Amino acid sequence: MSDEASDEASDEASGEASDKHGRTGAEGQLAGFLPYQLSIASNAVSSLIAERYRKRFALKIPEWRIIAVLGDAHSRGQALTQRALTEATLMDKVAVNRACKVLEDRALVARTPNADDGRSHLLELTGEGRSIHEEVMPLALATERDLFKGFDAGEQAKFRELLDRMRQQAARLAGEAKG
Amino acid sequence: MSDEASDEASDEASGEASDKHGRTGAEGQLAGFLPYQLSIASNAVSSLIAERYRKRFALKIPEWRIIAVLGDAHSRGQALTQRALTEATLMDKVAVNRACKVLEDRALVARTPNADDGRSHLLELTGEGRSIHEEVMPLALATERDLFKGFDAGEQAKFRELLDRMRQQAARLAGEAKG
DNA sequence: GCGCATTGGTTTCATGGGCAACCATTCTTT
DNA sequence: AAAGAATGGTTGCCCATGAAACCAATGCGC
Repeated sequence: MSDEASDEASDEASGEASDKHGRTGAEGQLAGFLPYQLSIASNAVSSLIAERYRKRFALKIPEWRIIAVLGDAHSRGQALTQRALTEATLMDKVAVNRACKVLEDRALVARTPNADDGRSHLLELTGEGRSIHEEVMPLALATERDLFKGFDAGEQAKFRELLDRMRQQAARLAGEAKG
Repeated sequence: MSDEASDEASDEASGEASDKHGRTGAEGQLAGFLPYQLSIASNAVSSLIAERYRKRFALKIPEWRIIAVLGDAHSRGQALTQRALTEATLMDKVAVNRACKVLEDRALVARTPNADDGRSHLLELTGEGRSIHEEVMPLALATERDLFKGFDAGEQAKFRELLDRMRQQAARLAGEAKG
């Protein structure tokens, strides 16, 4: 993943027909295949935000997600377990664990024993973690605005809606396959 | 990005404290963050098709993409170099190389020396490769139809259009950062 | 025709992310 | 209360993927 979107950038910016090699436009069915379109769009967007977070905060996407959720929980006076974090982020529990460990090492997240359940801990942002959160959320929102530049309000809403429906449909089909 | 859509699938299917939109209520801003929505939607779709191709043809997504492009080229009487394939698929040249090697080992793709340029080879589908192509494309189209179930024609077109605009916008922003 | 930069392709290395196995604790059943 | 199932978290292993280094062949400048 990372950042080879620059290639695409130069190719695509000129309008899809960078024809110095004598071939394009002939991209056949692949270019119009939805999973492909979805994948490259998602990739381009992920690369962009990964790059931005990395440059300014040395955060990877999983880590950023944890911060976003914990920051949100904090504003409600909550501390969360890793279990709750995996639910909220839809990430693998291993990914959550690793991200938390990194954040703990960087002292952005604090772990306190959970009185209710000896197996888990409660995680919350430290002061420093909160200040990162305060900085990072505006960047996220600005990036989202940048991405939506050229989309009117209706298109934004429709796009989110369609994405969500598509995700549910894919999940449903995957579920059917195995009963 | 492999195939753990089963987790999500079962989570969603069984309700799992999520309402019909898949939100658990405590998800704060993350759930509404576009790159996140895009990522999980793309993941779900990719997992689904990866699973289908794997089960029926033992093909991974990069390999399938190569077949799609080569099949398309073949119908125009063309054979392509790896360079052309990386352009057409937007994949990494290493990914293309590996996929081609696998397909060659399975005798689905044939490599012939390129008279015009001694560095590269011309790749095209073998007879067996074409027959796989004939089988695999309908599955792809059927999957696409399945995914779009519930989308009317206008929504389909709009979705594709918005995905493409989003991708171009992300590429443009990524380009700006270093251009 | 001889270097020098370039390009297609391949190999190697590092990294990320997932799954399965595992430990500790808690819940259930009796 | 003890045994077994289930759950939260952790570790280890493996595979997929991208970046960088590398080789071979080509094109360019002179």
